[in-house]
Amino acid sequence: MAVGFSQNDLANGVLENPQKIDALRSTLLQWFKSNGRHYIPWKLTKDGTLPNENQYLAVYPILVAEVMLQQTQLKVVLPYWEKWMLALPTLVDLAKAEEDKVLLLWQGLGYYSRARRLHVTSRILLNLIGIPNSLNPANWPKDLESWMNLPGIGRNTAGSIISSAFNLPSPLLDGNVKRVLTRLIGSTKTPNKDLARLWKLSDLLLDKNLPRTFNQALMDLGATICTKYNPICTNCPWQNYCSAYNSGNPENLPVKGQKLILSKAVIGVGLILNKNQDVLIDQRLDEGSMGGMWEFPGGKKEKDESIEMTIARELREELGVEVKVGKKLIEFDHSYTHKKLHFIVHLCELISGKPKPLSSQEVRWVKLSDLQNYPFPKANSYMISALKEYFLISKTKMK
DNA sequence: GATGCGTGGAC
DNA sequence: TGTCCAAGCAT
Repeated sequence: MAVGFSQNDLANGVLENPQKIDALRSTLLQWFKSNGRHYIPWKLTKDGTLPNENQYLAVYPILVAEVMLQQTQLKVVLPYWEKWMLALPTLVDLAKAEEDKVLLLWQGLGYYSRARRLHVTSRILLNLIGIPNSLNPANWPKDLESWMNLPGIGRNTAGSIISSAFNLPSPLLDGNVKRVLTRLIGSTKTPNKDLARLWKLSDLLLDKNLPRTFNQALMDLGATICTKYNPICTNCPWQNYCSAYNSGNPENLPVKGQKLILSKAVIGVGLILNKNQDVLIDQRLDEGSMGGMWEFPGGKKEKDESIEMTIARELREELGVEVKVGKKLIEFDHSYTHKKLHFIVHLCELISGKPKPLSSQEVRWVKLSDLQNYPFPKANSYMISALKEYFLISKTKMK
């Protein structure tokens, strides 16, 4: 008797067989009791216990966590979330916070537009709920539509929030669930080209009586058993039902999407220092990559240009100043999702002109000891370290 | 519907 | 030193 599912099962209606659905639910929930990740702080009550079916959980901590978790692993998020909740413990605190403070708390997490959208979302929600009511989960919106209309909240995040906070029956489709379901049905389509079917399957399987627990169990299964590499099928509650396992090579699924090609460029950066040893920084435009973050001015090297020429030209174009390009401070590679950049960073001296934000929001002279109060993307943090190191050494030499 | 968006973990 | 991808969303 075949107990597994084939990739045509869903289309053929086999998965709608209530007995098979029940078997999948009960084996997963049973597994979850003793093997789930029961340590996730925003999934617990104030007493640190698992919530029962009738309990709401605090919404704001879940909202923050779910946005941080977009394209980011749980273990990376945990320390950021802890720090965030100490600095901005309530919705009101976030709504009232300065953007620099928000971005500083996000610094290092990447995809910085998430932080700015979450900030906007907090203000919309506060308007909706009102300050006296913002601490009571009962007063928050509970339907998928309302959540999805908020900036930075898509279907998955909205479903996660309302199933986690209110135990409402809304399915999920994150990276873990995509991998688990793709293997379960043995789909040979790359998950992101099969979203409609996977959403349907996630909804079909969801235990409507225990949505919070079921969704968490499904994600935990993906994160701890049905991993990308070396899945531990012998411990999997769905082993006997899994098409990928029955095929003998579960690791072969899901199939990869199109390989993405990184473009390469050399970036010249100028660290302009004045007589007080303040350094010039500028704030990136809100729209576009890493919007609202601060940086050191610079730009892409053209073909027939020396790096000194690049830096002088970029600083002329971006700040309207003439500089003398001095010694090289540091040089390094840094990769982004879609491009690989080689940064070459020189110290510079201002010759003429007053720096103006011609292609940024604002320019500012900052003491080295104050740089920590400005949110910088990762690449700039290497430059800051090198700069501080440099002045530490030159101070030592002067003694 | 394809593409752009940061950083770090795992292999 | 590279590749792939992670609790995705917006455009």
